Amino acid sequence: MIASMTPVVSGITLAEIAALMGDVARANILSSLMDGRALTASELAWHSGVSAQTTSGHLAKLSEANLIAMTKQGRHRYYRLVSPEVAQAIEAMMALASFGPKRHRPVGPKDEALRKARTCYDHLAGRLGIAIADALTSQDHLVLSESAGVLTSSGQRFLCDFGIDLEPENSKRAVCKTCLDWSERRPHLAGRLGASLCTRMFDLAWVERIKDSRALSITKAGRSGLRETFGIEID
Amino acid sequence: MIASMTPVVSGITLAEIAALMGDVARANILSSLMDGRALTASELAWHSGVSAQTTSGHLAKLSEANLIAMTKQGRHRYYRLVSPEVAQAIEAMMALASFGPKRHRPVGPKDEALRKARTCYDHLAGRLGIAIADALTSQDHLVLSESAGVLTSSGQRFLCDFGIDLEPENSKRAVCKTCLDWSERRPHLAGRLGASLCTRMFDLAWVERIKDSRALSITKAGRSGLRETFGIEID
DNA sequence: GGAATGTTTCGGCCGTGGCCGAAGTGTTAT
DNA sequence: ATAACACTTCGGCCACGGCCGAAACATTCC
Repeated sequence: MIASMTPVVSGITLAEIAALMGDVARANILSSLMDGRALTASELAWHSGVSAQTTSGHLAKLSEANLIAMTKQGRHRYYRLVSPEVAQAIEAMMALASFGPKRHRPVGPKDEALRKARTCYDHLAGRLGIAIADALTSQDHLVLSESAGVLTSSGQRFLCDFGIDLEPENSKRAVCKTCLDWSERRPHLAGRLGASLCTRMFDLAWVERIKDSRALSITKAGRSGLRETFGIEID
Repeated sequence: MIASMTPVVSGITLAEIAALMGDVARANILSSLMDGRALTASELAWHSGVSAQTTSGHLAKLSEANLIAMTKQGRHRYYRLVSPEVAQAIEAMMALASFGPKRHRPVGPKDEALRKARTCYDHLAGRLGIAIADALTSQDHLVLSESAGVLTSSGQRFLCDFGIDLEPENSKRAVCKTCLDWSERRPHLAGRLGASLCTRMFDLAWVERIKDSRALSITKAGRSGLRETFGIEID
């Protein structure tokens, strides 16, 4: 058995990235950025659970590895996830984490809010996200094959009526990606479509953020709008 | 600014999983299992680059977290990834890793072989995997929307002719998922479809494993078969 | 200007966790 | 039976990396 020479090259950098996410403070930072918003260093320090100095160090490492990006604004520095791909990788890890060994994690009321409706980077997730994806597919507006989707022409009209225009944007970003829902364990809508739906619901004030959380609350207007437009009811 | 009480709960277990992948030895272990085969503890020790005792410890941790599974066979113990989801999460991390800061990683000839054709858990990846996905879509056998796909009826016939039967299997596994190709940075075919294509190509001896690697070499028969059946040519 | 706030850098402490040698368990071979 | 092999457990060493206090740097406010 030959024993010299390093065997796998690609494993090394995999380990570097994973190790970066593998620290509790850094994982908290990344989790709190999962809703796509940009947060200041001190807000992140609060979320991470360690001091500002320590957080600063973590942020430097995450930036160095190109997982997060920073914009200066006055005396604040805003950090955000660098791309949807990063969010997707994190969500994929969370999906693995929630299974794990059989020991049940205690679930609090805060957790329940997250399961009901939340943002995942820039789109909707939780029961709300799933319900919307289901509604679009069952009305033949979308063909959704377990892990991705294609808009039908009726779907394009439907979205247009709903106030979403997917055409103009010249971005390279895909129209319809899917993302495995961490709590429901089924795919919800991501990509430009997912992001537009999310934005539109905020614009219509159908949903609003719950303070200091990725969780969303569905407003009275949202409840009736969702029923009338999508025919769905979130418990 | 309130400073007590632990903020994010979900981050904790995320960190645990990530930390597990964040050790070089363990990352090497996982990488070497990425082709879907089951390897013995000593083979994994060799791949991981550390002693057998240490490897044993790592394997215990990975098992505990339900990332890998073990089957006893005589005096050997075979370890394998526990599910395609695990493989997908790892591949997602690799995709992030390959970007990173601008410093180019030196690419050897071994790397080139991986880029050309390799297995990703139980399906094909690299230029070969991408070419097949492209061929199927451009011949209207598949609607592939950037991150997932649906087989058309002509696609079903095509696959049937090619010797693949997707019906009988009663597994819950999705027919057509996609997986972001680490080297090509575009989606290739996974799911039952991806797995069947891969198996069939091995059966036809169109591809064969390159020793001690996830890389595949394309045989003479494979070269002509791919040209005639799929109309593709891998450089 | 000086004070207040936001953020990073430096230095040193300390614990977690990876590592190996040695020894123990289980299986196959002769 | 004895030996060889495959793998795991135990014990102790050691270093990497996370943590904070103190201090420096940056920006805004008055």
